[in-house]
Amino acid sequence: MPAAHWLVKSEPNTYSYADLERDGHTVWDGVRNNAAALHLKAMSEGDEVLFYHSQEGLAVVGVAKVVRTAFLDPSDPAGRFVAVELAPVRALKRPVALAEMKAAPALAGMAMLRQSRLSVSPVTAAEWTAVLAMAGG
DNA sequence: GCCAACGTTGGC
DNA sequence: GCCAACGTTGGC
Repeated sequence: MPAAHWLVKSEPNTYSYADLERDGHTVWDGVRNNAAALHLKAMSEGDEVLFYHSQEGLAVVGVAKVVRTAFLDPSDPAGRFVAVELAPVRALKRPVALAEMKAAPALAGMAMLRQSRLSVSPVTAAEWTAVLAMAGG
């Protein structure tokens, strides 16, 4: 199965891409939304993930990868939701701003644009290529 | 099982 | 700070 691609959001105040680079890897927990949880469960080891800064920055700033597939979220006492583990791959040469993404015809159907509150969303191969091209390769 | 009220996310 | 989107909760 070819690797799939995803996008995760994080408020840089809480956990930024620089934090991920500093830590080397992190447990991506705290997701409490069923749609987002389904996407977490669908992730495979080695899948690559766009790392987006919400609230502040409003841009995709880096690429991460899945290093551990879904397991019970240790921060969820009810045991209903899952977490994965992510590691940094590389910071983008140039962040890709939300405004640019909205303006790009290639990204018109992108899940994160269509449903802005979704914290974990799928990215198609074409969208992935387009975002990285906008980031300067 | 419906739906109004409420809470949260996230862009502006 | 405001508001739209949308998920969840709880009364009926």
